[in-house]
Amino acid sequence: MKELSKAYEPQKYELDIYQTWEESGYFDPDNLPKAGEPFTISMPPPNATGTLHLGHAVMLAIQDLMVRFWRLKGRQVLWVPGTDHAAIATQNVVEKKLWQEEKKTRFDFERDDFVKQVTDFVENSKTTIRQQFRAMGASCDWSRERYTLDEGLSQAVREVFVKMYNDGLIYRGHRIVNWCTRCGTTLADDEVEYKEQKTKFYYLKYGPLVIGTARPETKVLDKVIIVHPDDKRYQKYIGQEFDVPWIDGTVKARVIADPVAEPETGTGAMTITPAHSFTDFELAQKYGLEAVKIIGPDGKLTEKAGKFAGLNVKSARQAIVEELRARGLVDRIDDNYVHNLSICYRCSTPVEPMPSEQWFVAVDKEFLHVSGRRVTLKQLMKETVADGQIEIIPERFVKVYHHWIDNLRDWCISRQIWFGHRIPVWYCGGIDQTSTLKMGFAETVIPRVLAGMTRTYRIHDHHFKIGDRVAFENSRDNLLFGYGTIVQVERAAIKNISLADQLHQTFYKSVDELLAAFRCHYPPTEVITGDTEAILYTYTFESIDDKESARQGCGRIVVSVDKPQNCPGCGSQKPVQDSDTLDTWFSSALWTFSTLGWPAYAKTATAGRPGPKNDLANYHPTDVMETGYDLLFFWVARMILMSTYALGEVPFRKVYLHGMVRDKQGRKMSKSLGNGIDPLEMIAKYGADALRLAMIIGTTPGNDFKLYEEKIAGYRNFVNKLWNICRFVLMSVTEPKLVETVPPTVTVADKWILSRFNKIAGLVTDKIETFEFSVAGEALYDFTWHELADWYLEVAKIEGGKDEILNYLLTQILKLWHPYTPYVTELLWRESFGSEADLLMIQRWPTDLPVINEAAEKEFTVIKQIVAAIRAYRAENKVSLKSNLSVLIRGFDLSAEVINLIEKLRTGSQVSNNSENKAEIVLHFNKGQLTLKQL
RNA sequence: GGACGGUUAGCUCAGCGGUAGAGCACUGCAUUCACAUUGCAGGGGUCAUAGGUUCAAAUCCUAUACCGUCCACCA
Repeated sequence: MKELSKAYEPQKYELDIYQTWEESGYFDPDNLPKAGEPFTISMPPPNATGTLHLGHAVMLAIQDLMVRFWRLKGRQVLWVPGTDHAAIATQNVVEKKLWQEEKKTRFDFERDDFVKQVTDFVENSKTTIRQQFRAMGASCDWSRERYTLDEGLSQAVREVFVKMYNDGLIYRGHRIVNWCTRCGTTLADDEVEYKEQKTKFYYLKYGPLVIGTARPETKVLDKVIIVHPDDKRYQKYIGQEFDVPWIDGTVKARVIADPVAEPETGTGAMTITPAHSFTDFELAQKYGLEAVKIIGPDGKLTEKAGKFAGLNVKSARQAIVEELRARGLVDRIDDNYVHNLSICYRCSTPVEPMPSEQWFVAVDKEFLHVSGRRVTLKQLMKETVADGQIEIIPERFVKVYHHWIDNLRDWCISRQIWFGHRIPVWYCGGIDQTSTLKMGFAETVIPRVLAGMTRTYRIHDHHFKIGDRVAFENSRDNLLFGYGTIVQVERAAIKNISLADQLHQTFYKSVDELLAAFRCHYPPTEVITGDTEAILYTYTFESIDDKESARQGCGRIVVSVDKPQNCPGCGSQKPVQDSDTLDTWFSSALWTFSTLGWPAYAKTATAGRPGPKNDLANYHPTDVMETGYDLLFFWVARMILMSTYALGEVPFRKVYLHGMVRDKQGRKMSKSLGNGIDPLEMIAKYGADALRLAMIIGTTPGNDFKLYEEKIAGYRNFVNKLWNICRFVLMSVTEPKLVETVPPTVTVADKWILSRFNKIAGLVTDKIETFEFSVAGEALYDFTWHELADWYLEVAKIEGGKDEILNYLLTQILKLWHPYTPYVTELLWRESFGSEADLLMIQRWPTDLPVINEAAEKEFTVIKQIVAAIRAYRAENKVSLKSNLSVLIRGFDLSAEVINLIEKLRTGSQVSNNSENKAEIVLHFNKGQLTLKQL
């Protein structure tokens, strides 16, 4: 006989159990015994910023449930963990920390040093996250852990980028983009959030018309008015030009008719600001208008704003409204205008639309797909879901998904932040001043250089070769004034220098004077005079007189997986990489296959062979993508895009979307509200199993759910119940043993419980397979507590001789619970069956199920009802158990054993069957229905 | 403006065509029997509102209200 402690204390065992699992090696599918078909889940990589929160806990609970279930079903299970570098989010966290601790911004550091700091920070959080994910009991394969900035994954990023570029799907364009002035970077359309805000709406006199705007500060240079072509009020102005007194003097304005102007909105007339509005930018393109940037990347007004230059948006608005008022141009102001303000999803700073040169992924452009068809990325994304290659659960998100794609615009993928994957694009030469070689020129020579005379001289030390990128520097004040690429190098003895060269004729009267000039420009050691052996090098270069256009060098750009040695256009050996990084979702979009060895093993991976090098063939497409519905667009859609594009296969077969965790008031958990529940605290208090149950039972896919401590405590009670069921079994049987075959039955109760077990096991299996985890869990919970514990164990105390059945039920029930509550079940398994039995996590899911016995079920139901009726009679009539009660049952034929059972099931009764003695209560049966009769 | 989800016992939620369900909370009883992180019994709901379909509606349809979310717009 074995005795467990009275209550389960999770804290005492969890770490040890996890360690046992991990050391067993079974998280790695290559080590699983008799492995069957693969089953794969790519774990959504948490941001490498912080700590475990309830969102992670939910995903881990659900995914671990599936993973453990399928492992018990004999599948070759791979669950790949990892972390996401989360570009902006992570950089922001580090920036915030640097500011708080040292009052420094990233611009106080060299780029590499700053990135190093972020990298160190990330290493730290990764360690934390690993431990926390273990605490949840996640049975993922840590030997295959990945990080989006790993070399392999970065290679995947570059590979896909280059492929897309070559397919014409990635392009660099000057377009209006969302700009966060705080983060100093662009944002994708879906990285912009909206917040309703009450603001002032200004009606301004603009020539003979009145226009409405919420943003007067952008209107400084507006000179085109749009009205609806059918708007009667403005018919007479269409096509006309006016001199309009405006913010900064008088502007020449004209009126254009276009149906975008809605007569009902505002005054029906609007001026357009091409540089700071998406719709206006489109209009400007349509009518060939210039887009002048009024607001700069720093959020301040540019020099184009005249006297308002340098003001930030807020003060500029005030100043400009003041100016308008002074000029008598304010018609009226509406104070109650509700404006939908766009803000950055990472830092909540208002987002400014502004034109900028960025990299985009074209979603509407046709290309030749690996399938041989000409398609667009949008079509690929849509068709895989429409034709059922990918199933989304719950189904209603299919519509949301399609609607999103229909509205999708080209995806802006470049970011002006430092932490992330550098865009694999190199420019000829380069603008990077630190890596550009300098050449000094006497001030007097500069005009000649700029005029296109492209020769200069340097003595003795041969610093430059063909293709070198050189910066022209004024040797007097050391200012750079231009760039050039050396295209020819000639070597000559110094004595051969003559003034025949036109350049020298102009500026120097003799060789001595020329040498004297050199002495001024270079350190003395570089100029050797009076020695006929001295060598002078003559360089010829292409001059580019403007710093900005110098950026493109000879004009060639190289898009390549590896850093190019030199420029294919001019041979420049100083290719300079684009300073931008990629949108973090670009790399996470590759997650399902970049983590499995693409592209390194894409060609050699072989299905059926073990080892990480074959993962791509064995485990892709993955089976299920389980994540929150908030990531449907950001991530799920983009994974579908990238996988179908790059591999020509779906990234996963099914998408299961869970809801968001909220507090008891239905609010989002947030740090500022202080309503967050710390999962680790809950684990410490109630155990990981209880937390897992609280997040799975009572929740439905795609719907938000509320989590609070009492709920977790409730499931802690259940886990303890399970513990005590096992404790009871171990105390009652002579020898605990693993029973896999259906045991023989003796009594009605035996037949009933095994029949019920069969049904529940079948239901649990079906429901887990169809992603109804809550339904399965609830049914199992009800069976375990209210049938097995409340009834069968009570019967067992009376009837006895049930070792085989109790051992069977224990063996099987632990398996059924394992996906939900891995810790307690694994521990009970070990406690019950000893160390000679292998781990519960790799047992076989119950397959040898007892027969369903409807008759026994019906009969036992009657027993339950009789017992309940007697107990109810006692409770209602306040008849204590101490006083005996006689019961007459009519209409049902009860055996002597059954009557004995009823009497002993805490009814304290003497039961008679079909007799006519002095019963205090009569239970009457009619067609199986029970009615209670009191005499 | 469009779409989606919710509205069921005091609270949190299942159920989605066939006599209202669970957990928690509440009330009464039990006092150590595997478990008080317990057991037994009980109270409590015209399933948001109004119409309709049906032999039968929480469940299907059509409106409405309120709560929430997403998308679009935003002069």
